[in-house]
Amino acid sequence: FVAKVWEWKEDHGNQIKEQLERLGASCDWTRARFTLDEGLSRAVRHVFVTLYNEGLIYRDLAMVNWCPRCGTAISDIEVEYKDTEGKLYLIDYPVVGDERRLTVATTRPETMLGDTAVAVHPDDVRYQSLVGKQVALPLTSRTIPIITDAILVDPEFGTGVVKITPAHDKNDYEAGMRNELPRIQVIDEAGMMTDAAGALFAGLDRDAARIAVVEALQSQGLLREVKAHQHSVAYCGKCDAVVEPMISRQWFVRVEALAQPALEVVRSGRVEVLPESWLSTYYNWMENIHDWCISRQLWWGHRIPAWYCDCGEMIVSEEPPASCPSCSQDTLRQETDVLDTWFSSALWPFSTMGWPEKTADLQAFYPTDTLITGFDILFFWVARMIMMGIRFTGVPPFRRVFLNGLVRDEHGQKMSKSRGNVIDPLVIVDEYGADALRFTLAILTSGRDIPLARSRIEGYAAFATKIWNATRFALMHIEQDLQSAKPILRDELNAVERWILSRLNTATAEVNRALSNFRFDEAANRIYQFFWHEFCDWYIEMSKPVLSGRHGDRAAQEKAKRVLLEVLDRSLRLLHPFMPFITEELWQKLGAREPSIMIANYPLAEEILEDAGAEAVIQTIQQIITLVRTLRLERGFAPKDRFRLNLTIPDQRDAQFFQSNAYLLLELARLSVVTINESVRDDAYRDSIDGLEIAIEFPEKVLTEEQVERVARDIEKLEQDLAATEVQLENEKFVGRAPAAVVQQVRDKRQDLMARLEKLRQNAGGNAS
RNA sequence: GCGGGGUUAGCUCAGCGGUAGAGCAUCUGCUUUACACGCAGGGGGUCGUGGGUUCGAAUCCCUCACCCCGCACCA
Repeated sequence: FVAKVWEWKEDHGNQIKEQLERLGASCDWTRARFTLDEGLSRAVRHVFVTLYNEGLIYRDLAMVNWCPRCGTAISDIEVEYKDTEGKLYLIDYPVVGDERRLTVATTRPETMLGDTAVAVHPDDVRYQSLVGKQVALPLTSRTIPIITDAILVDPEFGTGVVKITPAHDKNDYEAGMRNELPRIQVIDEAGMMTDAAGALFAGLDRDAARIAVVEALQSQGLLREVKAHQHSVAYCGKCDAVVEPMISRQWFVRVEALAQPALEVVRSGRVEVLPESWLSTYYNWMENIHDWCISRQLWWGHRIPAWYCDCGEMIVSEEPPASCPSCSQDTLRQETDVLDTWFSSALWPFSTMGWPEKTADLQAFYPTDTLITGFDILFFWVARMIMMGIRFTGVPPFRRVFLNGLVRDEHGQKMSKSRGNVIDPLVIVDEYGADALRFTLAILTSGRDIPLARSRIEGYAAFATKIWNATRFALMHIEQDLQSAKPILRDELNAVERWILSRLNTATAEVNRALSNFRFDEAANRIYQFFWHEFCDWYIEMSKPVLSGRHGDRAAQEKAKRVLLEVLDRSLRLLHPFMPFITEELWQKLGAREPSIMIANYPLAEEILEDAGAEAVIQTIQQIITLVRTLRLERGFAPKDRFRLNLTIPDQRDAQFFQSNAYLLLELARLSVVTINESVRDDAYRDSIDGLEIAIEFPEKVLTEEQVERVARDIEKLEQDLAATEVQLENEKFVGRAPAAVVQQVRDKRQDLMARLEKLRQNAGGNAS
């Protein structure tokens, strides 16, 4: 059996490794470790024995969560509680030597066979005369006492009478201890009724027993009522069977002493937990922590290093003892229980480094910087690593924990085979590429859920194609490669070039900031936005006239190539962590300076690249281009139709600038001619952008009603905006209390609105004649 | 019951005190020689409810409603 499990482990371990490799995880695979490797097993034994000797591990009889399907005890956090529609059975227990009957309520009638008392609240006047008497336990020959218990019984609930089954319920177990009640086990480890349940029921499984008990009670007229009842039922986290509370001898860790320092390092910030919203969850759990049941009745795992002797002696030791220290007998039996898998996982940060030896690896790699994992194993793994790390090395195993969300389907539903909404990463990699998947995951990690939608992956696969094509375009023009590229002298650059470098610089700063804040979504979004909508949509188009030689001289062309190369180089490096494969490929095509983009420097913002002036002026040009494009489409003109555009610019220097950059307007807005400060036809379309008067001479064309309405609507909208700004500026409180910059902003806005309105009104009434 | 998160465009989500954003979807036009996995342009939101703070609130505070996730309880 164990050999088969090893086979399974090989299969699945390899699958996981393949998934990681194909996603481009750049790990040192020679250091791959498994918790059952010998080195780690030694660490496990060492920790176990140490904690045992300190009294932090103990073996005792206790009420544990038992999974009858798995045949093992499980820990509290492996139990999943689900609200379940069940039934509440009201059963009459006849009082001995009395006409009366006590009615108890239960959701698990089969457990009544193991009742050893019924309890009422000590202050409950209804039952005071009965306390101390006995009831005849139906379906059995036993009589059990009527006792009082203030902790167990809520007189308000049900009939105020509680049946006590100390062997099969956690609260009843405790009540049984308080009142020194006997415990009768009526359900065994397999979920079958024991002989103690009586001849009628012994051998039935617990579900069949429930039906049989209810029928038997009914036939004796003792079943008073059955009502629908919603309550939470405990299920096994692994196999989904209903968990059976069971008294059993198990091994436990006394966690409280370990939890205190683990709380302290987080409270003091020595270990940072991100996002911060998880802090209170962590505190809440650690402050209310219960002993951890670590023994499992399974075949697979670290076998507990304890040996038993027939004489009753137990030896806990890292290595098998030769003989019993008490009676010298050498026929010792090792504990057959194995450890909870999370026990060895808790030691991972140092057990993988050769601990307890003080190895060089331990020195170099412990503690580590950041742990990134899913929030679902915060308690299972993260908290326990912190506890064990502090206890055994003196320092927490990492300085920061980043908890990422869990991948769901596109509607936020948990992926499951039965829902049929599982997305296999390898299938996605085959279909869309690892880069697209990684980018999508990065951009979606903003919250607790990662709603992975195919449409989303498709979109970012298109982005990868876009990057490919943009680089292809660059390579058509670039002869020089990255290795021999001359540095760019900023003074030689034109406005468009200074603009794109400034925009890239802003993006670079924002990406770096987002990454240091663990906002992978913001970082990915920012690169996407820059690369596609600024670099491709605008810069490449604006550089085409120069690159193709239609505008400017050879020197200008060379410069444009160098800028193109520079922007691509930086963009690819910025993108590399998100899309490692395509960026490596393209970077090499550009003539890499390093053997791999992986080891190239990650771009940092440089103040010298900032250029607010270039950004402002290019933005104005973009607005003019967009205006022309919009009007062209709305007025029903074809892309090939060309118009004359005139700009009225009072400032001499500005006029010169727009004159020399008129080619941008000409090409991108597809104009026939751009003039500055010349007269235009009376029927030209008028507007105003950033203080520039704009006039476009469309060919004579009768405007449709719709187009006339459009002009009217634009004017109406502007009038509303203007009215709103005026109200604001007339408000003395606003002008008095708002920051000066904000007030100025509104004043500028009013100015701009007034200028536009004046121009647009000239268009009103149609310009067809 | 305790704790946390959420409610923003058709869908999935950013934004968290100064004029509502993205991807996808949708509509219109386009063989503009990098890309139709594209280009250009557009439409679409009283930012869950009610109140408060503020010159100003999707953004801060309170109320309520609904949803999700932990934990505890459930005779």
